[in-house]
Amino acid sequence: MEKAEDVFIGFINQNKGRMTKARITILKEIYRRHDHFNADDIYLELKKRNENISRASVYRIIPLLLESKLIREINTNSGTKLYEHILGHKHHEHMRCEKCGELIEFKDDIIENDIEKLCKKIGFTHNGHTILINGICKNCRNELKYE
Amino acid sequence: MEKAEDVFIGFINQNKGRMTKARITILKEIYRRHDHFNADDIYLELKKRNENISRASVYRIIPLLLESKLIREINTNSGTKLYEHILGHKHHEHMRCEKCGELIEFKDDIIENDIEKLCKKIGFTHNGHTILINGICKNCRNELKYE
DNA sequence: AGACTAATTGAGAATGAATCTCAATAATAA
DNA sequence: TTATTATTGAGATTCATTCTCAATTAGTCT
Repeated sequence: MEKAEDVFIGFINQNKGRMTKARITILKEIYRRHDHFNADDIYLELKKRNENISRASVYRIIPLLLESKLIREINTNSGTKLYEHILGHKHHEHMRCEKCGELIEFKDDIIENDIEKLCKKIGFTHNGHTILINGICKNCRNELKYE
Repeated sequence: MEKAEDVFIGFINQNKGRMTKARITILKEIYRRHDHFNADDIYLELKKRNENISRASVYRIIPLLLESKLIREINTNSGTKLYEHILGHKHHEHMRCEKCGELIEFKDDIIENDIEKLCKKIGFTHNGHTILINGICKNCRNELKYE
């Protein structure tokens, strides 16, 4: 978390911005939790704790955190944009079970490598990627068998 | 296109649905074009051609086409959901240039294989996936050099 | 062909996420 | 401490998508 704050302060300074209560509070909340969240999750949680941060600020600050690579967006095709924080977590991708809706994290170095290779080959500067695999998770598949 | 209609008719029949003007018209429009479209693109194009199809119908019929695997959704994190038709196109994924915004199609059998293998290994029934690689395309990268 | 009935449609209202506006506030520089 | 200017909060606004419901129409049964 220390590190995340430093990164953010560096980013803000570089862009001649100001470090405000809203920015620190939101960053801290995002690094306090270890789930997949959307903007409103953050707003509501801070509201519950009587931090006075407006919804607009949450929506304004999330793009800053994306740009400074402190969070990333997960492509889920769901109604709202989902994010997760990056520092302290190994890079991973997601599978979504079409039955129970769960987002399962997975990591596969082979795929990661292949993507890097491909980008190099075709001259595309790689800044990140998201993979979403859709299907049925092991649990749900087993349940289906006995229905 | 013949094929797409047959698939759709099969799907509709299986689900005890009815083949209507709206459904055929939308399917035809989607297979007439070979781009990445959103719901409103289809609605507006049909409106321009004086086909009387409501926006609601477009939004209702797209999920049917997804379910029957005649179209698929592309994860782009853009404001609207983007789709492309499937039949007659090889399976591919997308890169998006963060500078010019272009969606570049690519195909990589190695990655596809890796994903299949991974799913098998962990017992996840694979029903499809989307990959989005973000970065800077070759053209934009070259331009940047001389700015 | 005509009648039945249930799925589907069109029009517009409703929803909900995300963005915008603008006066008030607060962080930095002087 | 004051001045300057970025940022915020509150609520209005936008825009994609979904919902509602009466009217229509496809498929079925005589």
